[in-house]
Amino acid sequence: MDFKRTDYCGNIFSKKIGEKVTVCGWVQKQRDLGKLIFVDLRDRTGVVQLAFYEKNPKVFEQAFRLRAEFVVAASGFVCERSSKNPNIPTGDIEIEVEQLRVYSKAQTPPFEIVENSNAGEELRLKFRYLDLRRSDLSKNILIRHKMAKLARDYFNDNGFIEIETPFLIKSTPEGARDYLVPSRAFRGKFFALPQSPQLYKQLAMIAGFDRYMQIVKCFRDEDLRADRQPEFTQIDLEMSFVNSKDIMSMVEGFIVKLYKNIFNKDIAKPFFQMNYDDCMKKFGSDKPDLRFGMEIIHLTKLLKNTEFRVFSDIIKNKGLVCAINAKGACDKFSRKDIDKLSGWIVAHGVRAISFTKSDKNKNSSSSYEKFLSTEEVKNIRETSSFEPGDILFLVAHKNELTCLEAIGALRVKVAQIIDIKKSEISLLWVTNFPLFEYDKNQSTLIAKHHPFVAPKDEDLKFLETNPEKVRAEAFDLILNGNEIGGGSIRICDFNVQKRVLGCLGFSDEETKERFGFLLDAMQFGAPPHGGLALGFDRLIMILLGCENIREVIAFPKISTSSELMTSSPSVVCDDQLNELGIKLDKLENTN
RNA sequence: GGCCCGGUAGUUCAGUUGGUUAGAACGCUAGCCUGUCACGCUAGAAGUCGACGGUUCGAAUCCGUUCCGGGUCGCCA
Repeated sequence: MDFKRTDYCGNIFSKKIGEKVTVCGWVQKQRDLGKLIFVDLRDRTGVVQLAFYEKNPKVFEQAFRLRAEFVVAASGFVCERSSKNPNIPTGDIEIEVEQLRVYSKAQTPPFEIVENSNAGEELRLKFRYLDLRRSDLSKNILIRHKMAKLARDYFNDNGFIEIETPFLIKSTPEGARDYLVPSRAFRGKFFALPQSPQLYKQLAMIAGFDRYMQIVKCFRDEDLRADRQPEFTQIDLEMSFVNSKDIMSMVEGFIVKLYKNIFNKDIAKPFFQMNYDDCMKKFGSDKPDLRFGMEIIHLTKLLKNTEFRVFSDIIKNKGLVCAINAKGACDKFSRKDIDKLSGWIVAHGVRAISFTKSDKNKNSSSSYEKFLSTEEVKNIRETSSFEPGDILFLVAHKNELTCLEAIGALRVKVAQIIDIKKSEISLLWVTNFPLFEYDKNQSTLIAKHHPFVAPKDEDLKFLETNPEKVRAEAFDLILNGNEIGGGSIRICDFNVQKRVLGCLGFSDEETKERFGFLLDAMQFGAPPHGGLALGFDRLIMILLGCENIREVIAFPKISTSSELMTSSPSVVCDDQLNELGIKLDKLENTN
């Protein structure tokens, strides 16, 4: 008896009628009609119907005992169905089973293994291996594989070499929190897991590999979001003897290839570009979603002489008054909805939202117009093209950036609420980022991207005198309002690198301690180089229209950074800790 | 760390103003059924109402604490 598989379930079509096949898989469903039993058999390619008749009593008896998720192999002849099922690709045929082998029985699963499962996600995550049997999820993982393959092929074709970089590396505590790994050999010392292979790929350039790529896990010990996991995968690139344009063009080629191969969709190159300042001014975001308009309307100048204290105080403090006009959406926002939005925006640092709405019969109401002069009201309405049916939202704050970011967030929120008609794809490069920004306490400068990003040549002269003015040779790739990649030209001049690290407040000693190896390397002949990293999980998620990044990761973490299936992280035994020289404080939570 | 939402059979949910024995559907078990594919029919089993405490004659329901899950702000060079 030979049960060597000849075909996958989903690949048996009418041209195989009359052939003997062997399929292997999981029982999707057993339908017992008395003297005839049907079994849907599933593998990763799909489902095929097995038919069992009483004339073969031994096999019929086996089929009678089959239950969902049993693992079996079945051999038999492919037959045309007397009644076809147009809903599945293999619906024209069935396999009349002659021999059946049950490899393994299965308990009734805690939720039904079906498409569009309505089982709760917590349960599905606990039994992730069962959830992954569902095609909704497995098809994402299969596409993910296809995209990884495309990436390797594309970059290989363009002369890139895949180089593995270490996971146990030196901790350089900046930016995100590191995951730490204690060293047994050096008690009291720690490795960190990489937040990105940044320094190694730069060293690979200095080593002369010229073009590097890696599909690589990265780790950041920060809280999760719907589009963020603590361990995630980057498509990481670095190139020598190139400028920003070369890197962007290379990445555009990859994205175009992805759309072509996955969706058979043609995307135009080069992608649209917008500089950081314009992004902030027009959309209040460094990752604007350009699938819809609703540009920010700047009202500060119009109101510079206003007597309305709420606005005048802000304007005197060099703040901003901005608006967005939700055209024709007047009816979508009741007074209660607006109050709710107003409460929501507090989290973005702004006290409240002001509004003017006017229905189609020109009955208008406003939270602020009564405090303004007739002239000011008229000017605001004209500047914002306000018409009956519209609703205008105003946000004001004494801090320019806070105001812009708040109204930028409001713009996206309003678009969600009114379900604004969106074009399908918005790809753009955001360029000319500032090299530095102040941290939230306004006390020290920190690198907007990372400390190895090259300043624009023409701005080098401001490095010590007016560092905020220095723009970076850096660029982010934005897809539908999501950052999917960030890249830059790196500093390859030892002195410039030292100056930048100086701006960031590193003493010579600290610089040597933390990045000495990189600075040393720069003095042994560093080629001009730069690169980019694409957030692979997020890219797949957006391409496939998933709501949550967990849907494109086989074994994801939940929002507490733990994993439900294996219950990690977990406590470790005292011997392990002793060996590492680690003593724990009193545990508050030993779950 | 803050805020918001959720937790009732295996699953998804309903459960009125606090009031008799907590329901439905799917799934499961058993029986019948030769063309089903959301098979059909009949019968049946199945509950620590997340946990603990309180109010009450009486709590799934009200209050407090806590655990678990989701979202979000902070955070994410």
